[in-house]
Amino acid sequence: MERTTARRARSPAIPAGARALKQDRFTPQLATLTDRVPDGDWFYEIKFDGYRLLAHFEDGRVRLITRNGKDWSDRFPALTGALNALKIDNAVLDGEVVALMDDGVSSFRALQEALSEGDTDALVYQVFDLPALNGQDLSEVPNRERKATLRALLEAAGADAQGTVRYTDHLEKGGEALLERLCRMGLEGLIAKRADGVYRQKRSKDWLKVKCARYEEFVVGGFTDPGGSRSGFGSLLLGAHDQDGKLVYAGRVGTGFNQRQLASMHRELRALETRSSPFHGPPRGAKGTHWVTPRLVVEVEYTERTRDGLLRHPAFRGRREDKSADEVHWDDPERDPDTAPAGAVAGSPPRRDEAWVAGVRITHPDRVLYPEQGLTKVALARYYEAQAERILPELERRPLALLRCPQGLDTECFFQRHPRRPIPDSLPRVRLRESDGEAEYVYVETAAHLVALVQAGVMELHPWGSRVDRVETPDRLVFDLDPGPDVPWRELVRQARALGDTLEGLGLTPFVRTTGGKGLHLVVPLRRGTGWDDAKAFARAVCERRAGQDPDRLTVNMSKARRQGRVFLDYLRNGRGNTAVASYSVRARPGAPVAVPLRWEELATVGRANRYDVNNLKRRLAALKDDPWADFDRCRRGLTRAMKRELALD
DNA sequence: GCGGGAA
DNA sequence: TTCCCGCAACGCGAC
DNA sequence: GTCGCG
Repeated sequence: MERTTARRARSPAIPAGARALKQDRFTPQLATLTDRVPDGDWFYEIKFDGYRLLAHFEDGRVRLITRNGKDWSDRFPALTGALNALKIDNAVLDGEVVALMDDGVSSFRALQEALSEGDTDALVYQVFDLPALNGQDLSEVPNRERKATLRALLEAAGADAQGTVRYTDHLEKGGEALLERLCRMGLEGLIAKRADGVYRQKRSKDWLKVKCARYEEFVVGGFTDPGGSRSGFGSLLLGAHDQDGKLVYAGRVGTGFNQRQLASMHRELRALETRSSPFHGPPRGAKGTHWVTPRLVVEVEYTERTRDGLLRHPAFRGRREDKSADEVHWDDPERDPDTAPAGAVAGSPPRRDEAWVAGVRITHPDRVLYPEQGLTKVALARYYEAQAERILPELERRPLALLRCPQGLDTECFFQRHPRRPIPDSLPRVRLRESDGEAEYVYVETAAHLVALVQAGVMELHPWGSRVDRVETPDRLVFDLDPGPDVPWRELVRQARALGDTLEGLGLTPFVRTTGGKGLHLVVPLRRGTGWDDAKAFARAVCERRAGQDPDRLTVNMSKARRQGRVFLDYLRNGRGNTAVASYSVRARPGAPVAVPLRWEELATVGRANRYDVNNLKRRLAALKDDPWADFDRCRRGLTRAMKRELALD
């Protein structure tokens, strides 16, 4: 190759201590997590949040190798190109690929997005070590010399401070101050390296990482009374289980809550209150301390542990609905992603790939569930949180069937009646008789429960027609009007009104909603008292009467052929165990449509059953003066003997 | 979304 | 240790 | 008994 001679001349001198290179692969040296910035003969570097990559140059050509030895050159074409353009022939560079934000902060999230979109041009390779150069193994050369050589190499090779390949500078003193500054900037922390340390291809204490903050789960074992204008409680007393299963006190957290969380957690904690401390050993209960059965799990951010093992600068981050109290262990290694097994990814693996909604952790927040409008999982969680106030009155304490699509609309969805693993234990359940013994059903009571379902991949919510306290007596009927192909909207509306008139003629008050699909629901509030069989027989009789009055346009027959040009009146939503989609539930259909309660007058103007969706519902609700179903509870009636006689059911 | 068995 | 697979409802009415 | 349906 013609270029090599010119290049070699520019390479820096090989420092003393180098040996002949005997290996063609290096494993990156790893840092040990610590909570103190070491003092003495150390270098302090910024801890970049990206992918660790070793750049192997052989005869001027580079290969990018991950921590696990995979060749990722093709994943970073721009970086590979930039490295190949450098005047380096034979060397091994060690560094981190990062996505630098405008403010210089590196974002793992941004890096992942760049990778998944194949848009890796803007990434920067922060090089901080040089384990080999020109056939010489520099492992035994002190870090100080390696970095000086690296700096000279990059400079001579034409890598400048604004380019794709950058030398990672360090400070030789003032580590503590640096850490503080980095943390204020929102960076992860720093790496301290022994100035005279050799390059070890494994985790060692010559490299230390000091993080700005740590996140960990704790069990709530008590709370204190609020002071001043504070509502709910003052602080939570936290603990974690040690190896013997004893709950060890870990300190308290008194900040990071919003009003809603203060109120709802206080309510839950009071229900868990006990007379004696659940903790093994301290703390002693001062005045105003309440003990609780350790069940609630919270995630807390803190800077470090004090000498006594208590949390320093703790702040509440959210609930962990997905974890049960006995899973929370002291220093749970799973919680530190840097010591947890890394996947195929080099460097510090993701940690920010999660979001918090209503105090519930959302994994894969950016997963697109509805490709058409790019609606993500976290957006869906926020939708259910925002609409909880409207959804819960209908949904509360009803056994649920769930339509789950964990990977989004485009992949397999499935119904689930019996909660299994991904439905967290924190959601309330009820055991119900079933044809074959008994089975468990989940229900919801709070916004956090709704969001926890989204986290489990739930899209549609289909409640029973009864509540768990009296599960054998429905408190509503649902009539599903399903238009066959070629049935125009105005015909569907006409039939809905006609069925509504029939129900009113019987002394009942029907309410109407779009289903988000093709059809409409008429929902009739009942005073509880009638059993399932009678309710269903009643609904069937009503539908059959209507179908008898207009047989060319209505059918109660499920078979497809009978539906052509007709509206199918489905009374089968009214049997025990049958469900109908809930108001304000999103549907797993293109466009993220929502089932929406309407006033009867609106029926003609909405024009179609999927008129409202997650995005445009807000506008409708803002324009609405009153809840169209505000009178629902006041209109409850029992199914009377007279009604049944009217339908010839007696 | 996740655990278990296979590789 | 990592990968991949399987799994996650039910009952009615039509035929 | 099996299929289709929501």
